[in-house]
Amino acid sequence: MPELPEVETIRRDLERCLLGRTIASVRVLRASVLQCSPRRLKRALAGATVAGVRRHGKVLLLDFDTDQSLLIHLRMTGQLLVCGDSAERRFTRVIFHLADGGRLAYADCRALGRLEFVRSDRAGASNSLANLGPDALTEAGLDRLLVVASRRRTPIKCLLLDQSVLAGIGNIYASEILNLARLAPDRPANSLSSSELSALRRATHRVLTAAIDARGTTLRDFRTGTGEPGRYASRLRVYGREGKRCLRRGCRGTILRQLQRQRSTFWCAECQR
DNA sequence: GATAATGTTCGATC
DNA sequence: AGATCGAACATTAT
Repeated sequence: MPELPEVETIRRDLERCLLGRTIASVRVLRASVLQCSPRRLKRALAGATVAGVRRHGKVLLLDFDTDQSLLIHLRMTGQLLVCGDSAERRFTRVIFHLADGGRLAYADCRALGRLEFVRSDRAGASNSLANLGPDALTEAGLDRLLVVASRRRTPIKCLLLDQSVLAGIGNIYASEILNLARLAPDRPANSLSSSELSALRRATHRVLTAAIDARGTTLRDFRTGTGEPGRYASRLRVYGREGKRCLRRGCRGTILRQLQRQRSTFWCAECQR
């Protein structure tokens, strides 16, 4: 579920709630979400203090004072929740007990998410990060989007989802960005004019920052690091609105759903060309 | 019971 | 070499 705005929302919550706090013990309820053995995780984290919380694309990095970092990818249904000692949740897979009370819980209904240990100074070299392009919120990311788009004829929607081009955009925001930029999702990336490319650049930045301001999109599963839903769902212009009226002022179009690479794309054929 | 779901990865095939 | 596609992973809600 989580794309860049959701992961950034969680990052901010964890930074605020966990920085400087120490992990007392770790309980693993589902070892398959770990890339290392449960015992290595427990040994490495017992007594470790959180020294920083970073994000690259959809990947979260918890830095500890031990020169090790925990790399977390939430995939489809992962959640990270800072909570008190009570309230057991149904899909909790890993619990990090904090030395001063309370805990950080990793919950994941489908258990597709992954937690992985990396050395902090080599975080960028870990295989989970090495294949990622620059973060979609950075100038370098937006620059790279335009450069790669001009060279490839893959549909522009598919390019936006390609994490090796730029990291962070997922299926919801790809549709939203193309709607704001007024571009049809099946347009070959290298067919975009320079004015269309700058519209794409502006739309990417605007959609992501607006979604972060609203603390992410909750359709079903997403919760912030403190357990609240995000508020951006009510501002979605196309995603999940198949058959409904286009919201663009003066546009009489109807929102369509179309499959691209086995994933739904929502768009308005009237105002997106 | 079939279908779809905010994601990535692997292997096969151009 | 690079691009592209389908299947796989695991589980729930409709």
